[in-house]
Amino acid sequence: MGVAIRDILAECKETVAWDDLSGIAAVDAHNALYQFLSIIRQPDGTPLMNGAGRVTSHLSGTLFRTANFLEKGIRPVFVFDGKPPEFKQETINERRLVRARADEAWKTALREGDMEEAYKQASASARIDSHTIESSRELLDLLGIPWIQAPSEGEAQAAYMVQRGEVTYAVSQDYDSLLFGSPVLIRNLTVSGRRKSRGRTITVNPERIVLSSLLDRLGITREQLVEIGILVGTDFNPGIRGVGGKTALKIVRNGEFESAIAEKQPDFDPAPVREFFLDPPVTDDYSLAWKTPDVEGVVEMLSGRYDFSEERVRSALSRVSVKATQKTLDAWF
DNA sequence: CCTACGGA
DNA sequence: TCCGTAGGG
Repeated sequence: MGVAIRDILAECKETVAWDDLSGIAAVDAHNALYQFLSIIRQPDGTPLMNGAGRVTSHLSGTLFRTANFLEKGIRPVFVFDGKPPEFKQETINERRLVRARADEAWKTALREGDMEEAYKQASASARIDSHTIESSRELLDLLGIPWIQAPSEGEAQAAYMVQRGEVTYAVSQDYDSLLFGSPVLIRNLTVSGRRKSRGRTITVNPERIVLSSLLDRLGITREQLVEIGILVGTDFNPGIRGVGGKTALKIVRNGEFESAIAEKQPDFDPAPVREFFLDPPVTDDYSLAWKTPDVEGVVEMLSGRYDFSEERVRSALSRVSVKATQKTLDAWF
């Protein structure tokens, strides 16, 4: 869920300093890995790969971002998606099609020597596969970072953990965790604070959205926020054509959600989607434990099998190790 | 995305 | 110390 709801959330976000972010972060793993795979590429769109042709972009991203988090007093837990609900299938199919088209367009752009277009299409063709997931989990294990298998949507599980107070905030670029009820969402949690946008490099700051403030500000309940999401469209339903954030806000404030759906999409029953956001499948079956990284294990994996520079890997790990050790000591005192 | 490095 | 750029695997 993207642009449409962003409009009405624009005034509900605050930029936040890294110093105010120490705590435990539930990272939307799918979202982070996808970002790494789309963006960490050469100018012609080729992702980073080892000599055997295995993609390594996500491993690079995970290693360095994790090192940065720990260095800044943030302990991450990565939350992986489980089985999607059946009403997500249409979105999944559509995305697969978009990626396949982008893959073709990437090849075409390469043939025509248009590198900017090649990079753009390559980004859009990025896809998470079993290697992405398995190698990321292996790296996290070696780094001593916990990860959780959500029964369904990772963002729902993350929201649940923040609600329970075990986690300080959810980290994602998507807004879904707010609909799932996460009390706090942090976006743009990147170190460089820079991002390429339409060819330009712009500065982005970490941004915090507090659910209760958002609801106060807009004068709505979480149920109504979910209704807004459904009206503008989510991963689980297409939304009503022509209804953006502002209109949706007006509709739910007037209590006209049901009638708007009945009028514009009579064949669509919003109840399962609403129920899914308000009471999603989550699990208590996990433990949060951060361990000292297995330095030699990480070097064996990344340098031995994925051709990372050992010097770079050890340098990143030295930052992690120090912090992890300090945390262990802190726990004792 | 990230690090590293050189110049202002 | 900040910024732009090259390169990572």
